[in-house]
Amino acid sequence: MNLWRTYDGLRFLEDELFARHGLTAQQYNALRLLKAAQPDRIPTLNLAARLVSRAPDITRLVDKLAERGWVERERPADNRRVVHVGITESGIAVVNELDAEVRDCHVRQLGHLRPGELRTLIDLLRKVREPHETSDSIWR
Amino acid sequence: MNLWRTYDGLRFLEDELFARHGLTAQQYNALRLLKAAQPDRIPTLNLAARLVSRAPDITRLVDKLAERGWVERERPADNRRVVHVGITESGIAVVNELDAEVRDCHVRQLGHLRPGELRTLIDLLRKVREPHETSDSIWR
DNA sequence: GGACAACACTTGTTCAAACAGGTATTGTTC
DNA sequence: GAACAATACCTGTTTGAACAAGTGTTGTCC
Repeated sequence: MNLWRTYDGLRFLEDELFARHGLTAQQYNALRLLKAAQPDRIPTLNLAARLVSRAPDITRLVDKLAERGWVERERPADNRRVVHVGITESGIAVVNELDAEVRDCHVRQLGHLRPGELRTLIDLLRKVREPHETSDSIWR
Repeated sequence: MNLWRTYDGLRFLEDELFARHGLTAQQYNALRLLKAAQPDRIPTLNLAARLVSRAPDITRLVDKLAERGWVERERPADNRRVVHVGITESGIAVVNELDAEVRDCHVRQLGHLRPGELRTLIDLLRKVREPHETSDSIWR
Protein backbone atom coordinates (compact mmCIF):
# COMPACT_ATOMS: atom_id res chain seq x y z
CA MET A 1 0.00 0.00 0.00
CA ASN A 2 2.92 2.34 0.66
CA LEU A 3 4.22 1.61 -2.80
CA TRP A 4 0.80 2.12 -4.34
CA ARG A 5 0.21 5.40 -2.53
CA THR A 6 3.65 6.72 -3.41
CA TYR A 7 3.33 5.73 -7.04
CA ASP A 8 -0.08 7.35 -7.23
CA GLY A 9 1.17 10.62 -5.77
CA LEU A 10 4.16 10.93 -8.08
CA ARG A 11 2.21 9.81 -11.11
CA PHE A 12 -0.21 12.65 -10.66
CA LEU A 13 2.52 15.19 -11.43
CA GLU A 14 3.64 13.34 -14.53
CA ASP A 15 0.15 12.76 -15.83
CA GLU A 16 -0.57 16.44 -15.56
CA LEU A 17 2.57 17.26 -17.52
CA PHE A 18 1.90 14.77 -20.30
CA ALA A 19 -1.80 15.65 -20.45
CA ARG A 20 -0.87 19.26 -21.23
CA HIS A 21 0.81 17.92 -24.34
CA GLY A 22 -2.03 15.54 -25.10
CA LEU A 23 -0.34 12.26 -24.37
CA THR A 24 -0.05 9.64 -21.66
CA ALA A 25 3.04 8.56 -19.73
CA GLN A 26 3.01 5.25 -21.57
CA GLN A 27 2.85 6.99 -24.96
CA TYR A 28 5.76 9.25 -24.02
CA ASN A 29 7.65 6.19 -22.93
CA ALA A 30 7.11 4.53 -26.28
CA LEU A 31 8.32 7.64 -28.10
CA ARG A 32 11.39 7.82 -25.87
CA LEU A 33 12.26 4.18 -26.60
CA LEU A 34 11.76 4.65 -30.33
CA LYS A 35 14.00 7.70 -30.25
CA ALA A 36 16.65 5.68 -28.44
CA ALA A 37 16.40 2.92 -31.03
CA GLN A 38 16.74 5.38 -33.86
CA PRO A 39 17.53 5.14 -36.74
CA ASP A 40 16.44 1.52 -36.37
CA ARG A 41 12.80 0.56 -36.35
CA ILE A 42 11.62 -2.03 -33.90
CA PRO A 43 8.85 -4.66 -34.09
CA THR A 44 5.62 -3.72 -32.36
CA LEU A 45 5.66 -6.44 -29.73
CA ASN A 46 9.31 -5.83 -29.05
CA LEU A 47 8.42 -2.24 -28.25
CA ALA A 48 5.61 -3.45 -25.99
CA ALA A 49 8.06 -5.62 -24.06
CA ARG A 50 10.30 -2.63 -23.32
CA LEU A 51 7.53 -0.41 -22.00
CA VAL A 52 7.24 0.16 -18.28
CA SER A 53 3.69 -1.12 -17.97
CA ARG A 54 2.73 -4.23 -19.83
CA ALA A 55 0.69 -3.18 -22.85
CA PRO A 56 -1.76 -5.67 -24.33
CA ASP A 57 -3.12 -2.74 -26.27
CA ILE A 58 0.12 -1.84 -28.01
CA THR A 59 -1.53 -1.76 -31.44
CA ARG A 60 -3.86 1.07 -30.54
CA LEU A 61 -1.17 2.88 -28.61
CA VAL A 62 0.93 2.94 -31.78
CA ASP A 63 -2.19 3.84 -33.79
CA LYS A 64 -2.58 7.01 -31.78
CA LEU A 65 1.06 7.99 -32.16
CA ALA A 66 0.81 7.32 -35.90
CA GLU A 67 -2.33 9.48 -36.22
CA ARG A 68 -0.35 12.41 -34.92
CA GLY A 69 2.50 11.71 -37.29
CA TRP A 70 5.01 10.92 -34.55
CA VAL A 71 5.72 7.35 -35.67
CA GLU A 72 5.69 5.40 -38.94
CA ARG A 73 4.90 1.75 -39.56
CA GLU A 74 6.31 -0.57 -42.15
CA ARG A 75 5.66 -4.20 -43.02
CA PRO A 76 8.93 -5.61 -44.36
CA ALA A 77 8.70 -7.79 -47.49
CA ASP A 78 10.88 -10.56 -46.07
CA ASN A 79 8.60 -11.16 -43.08
CA ARG A 80 5.14 -9.81 -43.49
CA ARG A 81 4.03 -10.87 -40.03
CA VAL A 82 5.95 -8.19 -38.15
CA VAL A 83 5.31 -4.47 -38.24
CA HIS A 84 8.36 -2.27 -37.73
CA VAL A 85 7.74 0.98 -35.90
CA GLY A 86 10.03 3.98 -36.17
CA ILE A 87 9.92 7.52 -34.81
CA THR A 88 9.55 10.44 -37.23
CA GLU A 89 11.26 13.82 -37.21
CA SER A 90 8.26 15.43 -35.57
CA GLY A 91 8.18 12.63 -33.00
CA ILE A 92 11.79 13.34 -32.11
CA ALA A 93 10.93 17.02 -31.84
CA VAL A 94 8.16 16.25 -29.34
CA VAL A 95 10.46 14.18 -27.13
CA ASN A 96 13.09 16.92 -27.23
CA GLU A 97 10.55 19.58 -26.29
CA LEU A 98 9.40 17.56 -23.32
CA ASP A 99 12.88 16.71 -22.09
CA ALA A 100 13.40 19.75 -19.87
CA GLU A 101 9.89 19.59 -18.44
CA VAL A 102 10.30 15.93 -17.57
CA ARG A 103 13.56 16.67 -15.79
CA ASP A 104 11.88 19.43 -13.76
CA CYS A 105 9.08 17.06 -12.92
CA HIS A 106 11.53 14.48 -11.60
CA VAL A 107 13.14 17.11 -9.41
CA ARG A 108 9.77 18.05 -7.97
CA GLN A 109 9.00 14.38 -7.44
CA LEU A 110 12.25 13.24 -5.87
CA GLY A 111 14.52 16.27 -5.49
CA HIS A 112 14.07 16.36 -1.73
CA LEU A 113 15.85 13.02 -1.26
CA ARG A 114 19.58 12.85 -0.66
CA PRO A 115 21.55 11.07 -3.43
CA GLY A 116 22.31 8.16 -1.11
CA GLU A 117 18.66 7.72 -0.22
CA LEU A 118 17.71 7.70 -3.87
CA ARG A 119 20.37 5.09 -4.56
CA THR A 120 19.11 2.89 -1.71
CA LEU A 121 15.54 3.26 -2.91
CA ILE A 122 16.44 2.26 -6.46
CA ASP A 123 18.38 -0.77 -5.24
CA LEU A 124 15.56 -1.87 -2.96
CA LEU A 125 12.97 -1.48 -5.70
CA ARG A 126 15.09 -3.59 -8.02
CA LYS A 127 15.34 -6.23 -5.34
CA VAL A 128 11.57 -6.16 -4.86
CA ARG A 129 11.05 -6.65 -8.59
CA GLU A 130 13.69 -9.29 -9.12
CA PRO A 131 11.61 -12.46 -8.67
CA HIS A 132 8.76 -10.93 -10.66
CA GLU A 133 10.75 -10.19 -13.80
CA THR A 134 11.10 -12.85 -16.46
CA SER A 135 14.65 -13.95 -17.22
CA ASP A 136 14.70 -12.09 -20.54
CA SER A 137 13.35 -8.82 -19.17
CA ILE A 138 15.42 -5.73 -19.83
CA TRP A 139 14.51 -4.60 -16.31
CA ARG A 140 16.50 -7.14 -14.32
CA MET B 1 10.56 4.65 -13.69
CA ASN B 2 11.85 2.12 -11.16
CA LEU B 3 8.92 2.93 -8.93
CA TRP B 4 6.49 2.67 -11.82
CA ARG B 5 7.89 -0.64 -13.01
CA THR B 6 7.89 -2.12 -9.52
CA TYR B 7 4.38 -0.95 -8.79
CA ASP B 8 3.20 -2.38 -12.09
CA GLY B 9 4.76 -5.78 -11.43
CA LEU B 10 3.33 -6.15 -7.93
CA ARG B 11 -0.04 -4.80 -8.93
CA PHE B 12 -0.42 -7.52 -11.50
CA LEU B 13 -0.55 -10.17 -8.77
CA GLU B 14 -3.13 -8.25 -6.77
CA ASP B 15 -5.30 -7.43 -9.74
CA GLU B 16 -5.43 -11.09 -10.66
CA LEU B 17 -6.50 -12.00 -7.14
CA PHE B 18 -9.22 -9.37 -6.92
CA ALA B 19 -10.41 -10.04 -10.47
CA ARG B 20 -11.09 -13.66 -9.51
CA HIS B 21 -13.57 -12.30 -6.99
CA GLY B 22 -14.96 -9.73 -9.41
CA LEU B 23 -13.61 -6.58 -7.86
CA THR B 24 -10.77 -4.09 -8.20
CA ALA B 25 -8.03 -3.25 -5.73
CA GLN B 26 -9.63 0.10 -5.11
CA GLN B 27 -13.02 -1.48 -4.41
CA TYR B 28 -11.45 -3.93 -1.96
CA ASN B 29 -9.72 -1.02 -0.31
CA ALA B 30 -13.01 0.79 0.15
CA LEU B 31 -14.58 -2.30 1.70
CA ARG B 32 -11.62 -2.74 4.01
CA LEU B 33 -11.89 0.87 5.20
CA LEU B 34 -15.63 0.58 5.73
CA LYS B 35 -15.09 -2.58 7.73
CA ALA B 36 -12.53 -0.78 9.87
CA ALA B 37 -14.95 2.09 10.45
CA GLN B 38 -17.70 -0.28 11.46
CA PRO B 39 -20.25 0.04 13.02
CA ASP B 40 -20.00 3.70 12.02
CA ARG B 41 -20.91 4.85 8.55
CA ILE B 42 -18.75 7.42 6.86
CA PRO B 43 -19.54 10.18 4.35
CA THR B 44 -18.81 9.35 0.72
CA LEU B 45 -16.12 11.96 0.14
CA ASN B 46 -14.51 11.13 3.46
CA LEU B 47 -14.18 7.56 2.23
CA ALA B 48 -12.70 8.82 -1.04
CA ALA B 49 -10.07 10.79 0.87
CA ARG B 50 -8.92 7.66 2.69
CA LEU B 51 -8.52 5.54 -0.42
CA VAL B 52 -5.05 4.85 -1.75
CA SER B 53 -5.66 6.31 -5.20
CA ARG B 54 -7.55 9.54 -5.49
CA ALA B 55 -11.05 8.69 -6.65
CA PRO B 56 -13.03 11.37 -8.48
CA ASP B 57 -15.41 8.59 -9.38
CA ILE B 58 -16.24 7.59 -5.82
CA THR B 59 -19.98 7.74 -6.46
CA ARG B 60 -19.91 5.01 -9.06
CA LEU B 61 -17.42 2.98 -7.07
CA VAL B 62 -19.90 2.93 -4.20
CA ASP B 63 -22.72 2.29 -6.70
CA LYS B 64 -21.06 -0.94 -7.75
CA LEU B 65 -20.48 -2.09 -4.18
CA ALA B 66 -24.12 -1.26 -3.38
CA GLU B 67 -25.39 -3.22 -6.40
CA ARG B 68 -23.74 -6.31 -4.97
CA GLY B 69 -25.21 -5.67 -1.57
CA TRP B 70 -21.86 -5.12 0.14
CA VAL B 71 -22.57 -1.55 1.27
CA GLU B 72 -25.60 0.52 2.22
CA ARG B 73 -26.22 4.23 1.78
CA GLU B 74 -28.20 6.57 3.95
CA ARG B 75 -29.03 10.25 3.72
CA PRO B 76 -29.38 11.56 7.27
CA ALA B 77 -32.35 13.86 7.93
CA ASP B 78 -30.28 16.45 9.78
CA ASN B 79 -27.95 17.04 6.82
CA ARG B 80 -29.33 15.90 3.54
CA ARG B 81 -26.20 16.89 1.61
CA VAL B 82 -24.04 14.03 2.83
CA VAL B 83 -24.49 10.36 2.10
CA HIS B 84 -23.30 7.98 4.79
CA VAL B 85 -21.89 4.70 3.57
CA GLY B 86 -21.68 1.58 5.71
CA ILE B 87 -20.59 -1.98 5.07
CA THR B 88 -23.16 -4.79 5.26
CA GLU B 89 -22.86 -8.25 6.76
CA SER B 90 -22.18 -9.77 3.36
CA GLY B 91 -19.59 -7.06 2.67
CA ILE B 92 -17.80 -8.00 5.88
CA ALA B 93 -17.95 -11.64 4.83
CA VAL B 94 -16.27 -10.83 1.50
CA VAL B 95 -13.42 -8.98 3.19
CA ASN B 96 -12.95 -11.84 5.63
CA GLU B 97 -12.87 -14.40 2.83
CA LEU B 98 -10.22 -12.44 0.97
CA ASP B 99 -8.08 -11.82 4.03
CA ALA B 100 -5.95 -14.96 3.78
CA GLU B 101 -5.53 -14.67 0.03
CA VAL B 102 -4.39 -11.08 0.33
CA ARG B 103 -1.82 -12.08 2.93
CA ASP B 104 -0.48 -14.80 0.66
CA CYS B 105 -0.29 -12.33 -2.16
CA HIS B 106 1.76 -9.94 -0.06
CA VAL B 107 4.16 -12.74 0.79
CA ARG B 108 4.58 -13.55 -2.89
CA GLN B 109 5.08 -9.87 -3.62
CA LEU B 110 7.53 -8.98 -0.87
CA GLY B 111 8.35 -12.13 1.09
CA HIS B 112 11.84 -12.36 -0.38
CA LEU B 113 12.93 -9.17 1.34
CA ARG B 114 14.52 -9.22 4.78
CA PRO B 115 12.50 -7.42 7.50
CA GLY B 116 15.11 -4.66 7.72
CA GLU B 117 14.98 -4.07 3.99
CA LEU B 118 11.22 -3.83 4.07
CA ARG B 119 11.42 -1.35 6.92
CA THR B 120 13.94 0.79 5.02
CA LEU B 121 11.79 0.67 1.89
CA ILE B 122 8.68 1.76 3.77
CA ASP B 123 10.55 4.63 5.42
CA LEU B 124 12.03 5.79 2.14
CA LEU B 125 8.67 5.65 0.38
CA ARG B 126 7.14 7.74 3.15
CA LYS B 127 9.92 10.26 2.76
CA VAL B 128 9.36 10.36 -1.00
CA ARG B 129 5.67 11.06 -0.45
CA GLU B 130 6.00 13.57 2.34
CA PRO B 131 6.05 16.82 0.35
CA HIS B 132 3.28 15.53 -1.92
CA GLU B 133 0.77 14.81 0.82
CA THR B 134 -1.55 17.56 2.00
CA SER B 135 -1.26 18.49 5.66
CA ASP B 136 -4.54 16.78 6.52
CA SER B 137 -3.77 13.53 4.75
CA ILE B 138 -4.01 10.37 6.78
CA TRP B 139 -0.92 9.13 4.89
CA ARG B 140 1.69 11.48 6.36
C1' DG C 1 -35.35 36.63 5.36
C1' DG C 2 -33.44 36.68 0.81
C1' DA C 3 -29.44 36.49 -2.00
C1' DC C 4 -25.37 34.20 -2.60
C1' DA C 5 -21.64 31.28 -1.73
C1' DA C 6 -20.06 26.80 -0.15
C1' DC C 7 -20.72 21.95 0.31
C1' DA C 8 -21.44 17.12 -0.98
C1' DC C 9 -22.21 14.60 -4.09
C1' DT C 10 -24.24 13.05 -9.05
C1' DT C 11 -24.44 12.65 -13.97
C1' DG C 12 -22.87 12.96 -18.83
C1' DT C 13 -19.35 11.94 -21.60
C1' DT C 14 -14.80 10.79 -23.26
C1' DC C 15 -10.77 7.93 -23.23
C1' DA C 16 -7.42 4.39 -22.07
C1' DA C 17 -6.75 -0.52 -20.18
C1' DA C 18 -7.79 -5.12 -20.51
C1' DC C 19 -9.21 -9.57 -22.27
C1' DA C 20 -10.90 -12.75 -25.71
C1' DG C 21 -10.98 -14.17 -30.02
C1' DG C 22 -9.76 -13.49 -34.96
C1' DT C 23 -6.60 -13.01 -39.16
C1' DA C 24 -2.62 -13.19 -41.99
C1' DT C 25 1.92 -15.04 -42.42
C1' DT C 26 5.67 -18.19 -41.71
C1' DG C 27 8.14 -22.28 -39.77
C1' DT C 28 8.11 -27.46 -39.24
C1' DT C 29 7.24 -32.08 -39.60
C1' DC C 30 6.21 -36.12 -42.03
C1' DG D 1 4.33 -30.24 -50.39
C1' DA D 2 0.32 -30.39 -47.32
C1' DA D 3 -1.25 -30.22 -42.83
C1' DC D 4 -0.58 -28.18 -38.63
C1' DA D 5 1.36 -25.36 -35.22
C1' DA D 6 3.45 -21.07 -33.98
C1' DT D 7 4.13 -16.15 -34.62
C1' DA D 8 2.84 -11.32 -34.68
C1' DC D 9 -0.53 -8.51 -34.64
C1' DC D 10 -5.48 -6.72 -35.06
C1' DT D 11 -10.37 -6.04 -33.76
C1' DG D 12 -14.61 -6.20 -30.93
C1' DT D 13 -16.25 -5.32 -26.72
C1' DT D 14 -16.45 -4.43 -21.83
C1' DT D 15 -15.00 -1.90 -17.86
C1' DG D 16 -12.84 1.53 -14.90
C1' DA D 17 -10.66 6.30 -14.64
C1' DA D 18 -11.02 10.99 -15.37
C1' DC D 19 -12.85 15.60 -16.06
C1' DA D 20 -16.50 18.95 -16.48
C1' DA D 21 -20.73 20.49 -15.52
C1' DG D 22 -25.06 19.94 -13.03
C1' DT D 23 -28.25 19.35 -8.80
C1' DG D 24 -29.97 19.69 -4.30
C1' DT D 25 -28.91 21.31 0.39
C1' DT D 26 -27.12 24.19 3.94
C1' DG D 27 -24.43 28.01 6.04
C1' DT D 28 -23.73 33.18 6.08
C1' DC D 29 -23.97 37.89 5.60
C1' DC D 30 -26.41 42.04 5.19
